[in-house]
Amino acid sequence: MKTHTESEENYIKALYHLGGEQPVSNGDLAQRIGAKGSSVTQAVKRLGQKELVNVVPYKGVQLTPQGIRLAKSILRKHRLWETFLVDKLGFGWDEVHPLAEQLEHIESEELVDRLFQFLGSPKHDPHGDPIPERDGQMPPVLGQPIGAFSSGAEIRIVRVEDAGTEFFDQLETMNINLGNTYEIRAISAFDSSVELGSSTGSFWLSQSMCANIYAIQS
Amino acid sequence: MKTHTESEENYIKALYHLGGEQPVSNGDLAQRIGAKGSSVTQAVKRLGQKELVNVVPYKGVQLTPQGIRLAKSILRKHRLWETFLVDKLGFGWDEVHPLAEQLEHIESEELVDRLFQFLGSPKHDPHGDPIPERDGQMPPVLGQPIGAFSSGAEIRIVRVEDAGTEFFDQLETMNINLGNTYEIRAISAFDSSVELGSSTGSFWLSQSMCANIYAIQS
DNA sequence: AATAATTTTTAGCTTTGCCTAAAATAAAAC
DNA sequence: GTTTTATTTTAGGCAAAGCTAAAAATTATT
Repeated sequence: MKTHTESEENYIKALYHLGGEQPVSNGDLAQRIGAKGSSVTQAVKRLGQKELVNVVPYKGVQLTPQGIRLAKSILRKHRLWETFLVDKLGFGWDEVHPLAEQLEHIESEELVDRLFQFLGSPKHDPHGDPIPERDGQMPPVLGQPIGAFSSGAEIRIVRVEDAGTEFFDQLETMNINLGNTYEIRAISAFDSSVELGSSTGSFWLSQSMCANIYAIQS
Repeated sequence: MKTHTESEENYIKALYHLGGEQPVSNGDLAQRIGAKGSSVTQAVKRLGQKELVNVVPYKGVQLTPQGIRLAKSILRKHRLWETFLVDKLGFGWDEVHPLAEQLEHIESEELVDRLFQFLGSPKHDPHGDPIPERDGQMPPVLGQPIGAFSSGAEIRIVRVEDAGTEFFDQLETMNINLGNTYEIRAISAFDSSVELGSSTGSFWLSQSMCANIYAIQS
């Protein structure tokens, strides 16, 4: 069981986020990590020696199967910890990300397994994002953006994009939560905003809010 | 809010463990940390510049009040996480230490406070060791070694020393747990071992076991 | 296709934190 | 009160990870 530095794990995570199994450019990676290109060149060289990525100079970096496995295990930990922080400790959606970024580096298979059980074997995290399973399988990515439904549809919120604190604040203010159900009352031909209705009344959601909120027909 | 490296925190912890507020020798510290003396010399120099310790070359290193505050906050985190691992995730006594050593470096006041609440504001960890409070106050260190009681006394186990895996295994085998109550039936004049009795029968405990198990009169 | 602009890599420097080997100091022994 | 032993510090190296500035390769423009 090889052990990796925090920095290494951050690169792997960034690589997975940006390209999945596809190659990623030095520049994009540098931007995501928040380091200079030269540092990234070095870093990926180290990762290459550990067989976690394939590097083609001047062309791009790509995760190996081993790298992908690692990426998923980090993501699994990240999302399980987020679930813990929200469900058990009562943190808000917007607060948990930086904490989970620290917790995801704790290494212990046993801990992850027990945490998973303790949380009730969740398939999705508090934002509705799928939590990779032990073996790397991914539960389905749920829902479509609210804008994709047509008038009259009955929908249930199942996922929200991580679109920054302001977005989460707005959700909070409007009292929009995962699991909430609404009816699509109207869709503006002018600005694509949507009118959602529930038993307690109705309200309009801007197009950019809608784009970051995912739902399924219910 | 200054932030410290993991290594720094480990030195602070070791210093507090070895000497409390008293000075500690380079050698002892090196042994505890598991590094060479030369590395320790450097490390404490760095800590000195951050005002966490006072260094007198060739004489020893001593925590400053600031250093003590930090040490206690790390210990608080360590013991809260141990409590979490045992009480909530069902880990055994002997398994939690290395995990807590990772978790204790997570930095977030808020997380610590919420964890504390979630665990029911515990005063002692699963081994019975006092958990420092937010403000640095220490709850009482409980109990006396079992060998200190006299025959006939009714006692309750309140704390066990961290004396290694084999010790914890032995406790497990003998089904000895915090909170258990016994009567001291006899004390051997030959080897100082002790006979403990309960409703389910009685058994003998070696002197070295007794020395690591703490109890109060009940 | 040749030059300009962008991206990536190389080269060399910094800090943290560890190491070994040698020098300096303190403590113990005679 | 020297001398021997043990401890601590200095000096010099190494790897991880970041940086800046300059060189090289790629891509875009004319």
